Amino acid sequence: MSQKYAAVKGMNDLLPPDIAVWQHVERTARKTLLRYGFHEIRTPIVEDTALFVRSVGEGTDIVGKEMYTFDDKGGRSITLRPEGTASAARAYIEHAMHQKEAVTRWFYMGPMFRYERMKTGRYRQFYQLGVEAYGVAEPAQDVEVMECVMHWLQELGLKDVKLQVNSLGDETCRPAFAARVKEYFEAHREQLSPDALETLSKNPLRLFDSKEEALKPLIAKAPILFDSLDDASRNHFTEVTRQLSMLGVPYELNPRLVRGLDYYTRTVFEFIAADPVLGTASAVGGGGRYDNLISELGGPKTPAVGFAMGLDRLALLLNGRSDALQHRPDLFLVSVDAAAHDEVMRLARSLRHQGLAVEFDARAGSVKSQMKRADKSRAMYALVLGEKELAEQKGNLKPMREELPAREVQLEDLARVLKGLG
RNA sequence: GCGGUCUUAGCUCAACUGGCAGAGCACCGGAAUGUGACUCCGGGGGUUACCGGUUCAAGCCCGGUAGAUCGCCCCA
Repeated sequence: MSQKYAAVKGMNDLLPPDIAVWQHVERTARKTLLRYGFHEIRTPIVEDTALFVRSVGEGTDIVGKEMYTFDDKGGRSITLRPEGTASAARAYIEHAMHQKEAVTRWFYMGPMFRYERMKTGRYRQFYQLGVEAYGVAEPAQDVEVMECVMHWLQELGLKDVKLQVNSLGDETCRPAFAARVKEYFEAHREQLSPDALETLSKNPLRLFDSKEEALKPLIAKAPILFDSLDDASRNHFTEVTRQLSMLGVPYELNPRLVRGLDYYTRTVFEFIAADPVLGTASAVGGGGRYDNLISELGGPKTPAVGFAMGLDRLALLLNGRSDALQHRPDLFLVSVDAAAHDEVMRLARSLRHQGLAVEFDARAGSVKSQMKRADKSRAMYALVLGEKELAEQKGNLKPMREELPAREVQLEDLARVLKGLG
């Protein structure tokens, strides 16, 4: 099974019938997000490397070791986007959106790239759908964004996804808390693995995220961020949770929830699915508020909140439902001879123009082989055309999906009958 | 970046301690000649991931490479 060419490691082809689940996820997202007044944007897949370094953060793993970076022929360093928020923020600033409207609500979907070791639900080219809401500092915006995701997940029939929320505070209270956390873990250095020590020196809050069993008791006794929030951040967070409750959106407080990107302020949240098909990749999405990102990238001071969902992981969760989502042609036409095949082509063209999904086998061949093809196509009905049918202009419409008797129809009535039958 | 397991037909997998590489599914064709899916018969498909080594003989043993998969780090 030696192949001359294969897809690049960590990057996968998506083929039928699996693609049906993806289309379902995307279709449902577009429909739901539009109801909330979010509008789709498409940005380039590459950006200046500096944009990601600046926004995602110098000390993060993404920037430190996971970016696909290369020089183009003009000597510019460009990078395949590892996430979507930086590109959207750049577009927001570049197009001076703040001068055009007070509030901007965008969503995007598409491939992202990170050079990582693969495992279930994690690929080097993966797909995210993200939402960004700019211009609103009020907690209601955080809440609307979270509620919107829960709504979308519900439309997809994913009931077992939990929303976890936390507040990271902001630039006035977080540094002091980070220092307390560092101090706490420093005092227990001897219990830390080399990996953990590394994290401690780079970004102590991220220790909360560790999956090392040995660390768990230590994490459990660590200082709680909520106790260190200043009044503004505490009030913001309290209001976020009050409004979530008020709307009946189920959520859990997770005081250990931190996120891997540097730009988050105050509210952060994650969507967690317990389904074993995800392995240890239990987070299907996450997001938060990033009130400083736009100004850090050179734009005006603009509050913002957003999230990104991992579409690969949603697709994994929905794989069991692939069958019901497959396309079914309304009709498969079968010809007995050359004259009938001409009529099949004419009839197919006519019915397709009337909005019906109609297929036939361009190779013709035996009636039997065409019928097999009809079965494979998953068509609802098959119709065989031969000398008799052409002469009488009528034929037997045969149900393929269930055991029912065929029904005689005039060829000119086909479209009406098929639409009536559903 | 670190560690474990694995790689045989398009897919899922067989092949006793090294001894002629197989099955099911799928695909194609046929079974009174114009009706699928069920049944029966037949057919095409493989340098056993790749490179090298040991041996009279390697799918099987040894080394390397690539890929897949699981855990850690980290993340969607």
